[in-house]
Amino acid sequence: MSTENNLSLDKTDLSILRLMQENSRISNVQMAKELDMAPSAILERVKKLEQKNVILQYTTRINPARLNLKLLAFISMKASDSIGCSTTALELAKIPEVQEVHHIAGEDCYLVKVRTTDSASLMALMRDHFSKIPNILSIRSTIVLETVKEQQQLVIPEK
Amino acid sequence: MSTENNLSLDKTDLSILRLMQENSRISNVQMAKELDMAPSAILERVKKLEQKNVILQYTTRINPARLNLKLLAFISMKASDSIGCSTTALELAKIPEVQEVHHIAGEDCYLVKVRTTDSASLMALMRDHFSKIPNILSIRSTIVLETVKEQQQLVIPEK
DNA sequence: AGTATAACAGAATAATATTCATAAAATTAC
DNA sequence: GTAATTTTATGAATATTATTCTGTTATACT
Repeated sequence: MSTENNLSLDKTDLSILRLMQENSRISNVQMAKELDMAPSAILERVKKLEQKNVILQYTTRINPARLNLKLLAFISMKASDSIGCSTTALELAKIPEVQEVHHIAGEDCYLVKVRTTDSASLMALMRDHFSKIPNILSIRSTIVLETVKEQQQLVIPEK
Repeated sequence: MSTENNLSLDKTDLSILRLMQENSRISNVQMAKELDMAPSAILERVKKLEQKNVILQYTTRINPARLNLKLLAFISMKASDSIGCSTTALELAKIPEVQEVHHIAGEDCYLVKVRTTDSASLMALMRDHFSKIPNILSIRSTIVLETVKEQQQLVIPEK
């Protein structure tokens, strides 16, 4: 017997992921045509990819400028967290304007990506939220002047 | 007469965006129920949001680890581009493993986010691609040890 | 080889997307 | 303010698609 979930992805899975990463609203019929399979087979695989946590979310990329989210910043911060357990990062992750929190190698402990309306709202965010988080020793923020590329698309191997 | 496309988003548009950002595969029927409207009206608005370039893409978030993409790095680089026109950034943007390219304020000119299989493949990428791009003066790469949060979701205002 | 398991195809059905004609609402012009 | 124009909405009809299910084939395991 084997209760273990099969974690390996075959060529077909990768093709499905490639198509859905490019357009999550593609129909099973369309994918079936491209992969020369039956729609029902595609559906079955997609559901498994969801269950296996390979597919995390179907999301919509929205133009930030159209929502008046004109400011993007990267913030490096040192924290006095005990090694391993990082409550600071978890606190930061709770803030909706915080898009990313990475624990990085080197002197600065965390790299945080934040998107807000403008610099005033960034300041407000720092005052109202960041300053309330204990253990933060220092902050250095870097403002993005222009974004040339921004996507999460992964490079999916052929096989 | 007014041929100009209306750029403003009303409360309903924002609600649709909120729902679709959370789940791009939500049906028009479901949205119609939640917003107390007819499915056909939802569809019409969605199409307009696509045309108006508010909606950029429907995409699928995939677990990077399941594709063996274990390495995430941020790379700061100085370039000798002439002010304004940045061919370096455009070259960087062409590389699939490069997820983000930002022109940042301060000493370092660009901040680049890269995802690869491992440190060896990052080195290969730098050797095969970065080094071929002219104008790059210096590079400083920062390896991510752990990602606590990573999403592109925008904070969509109520109104 | 034989059994168990997983993956697929194809048909039937359920649900959804899409179109369209019409009505209501909002906007604009005068 | 009112008429004309445009925008947005509804609801029904139709086209597509999703989903389920059954039987079959392929695969893995012993």
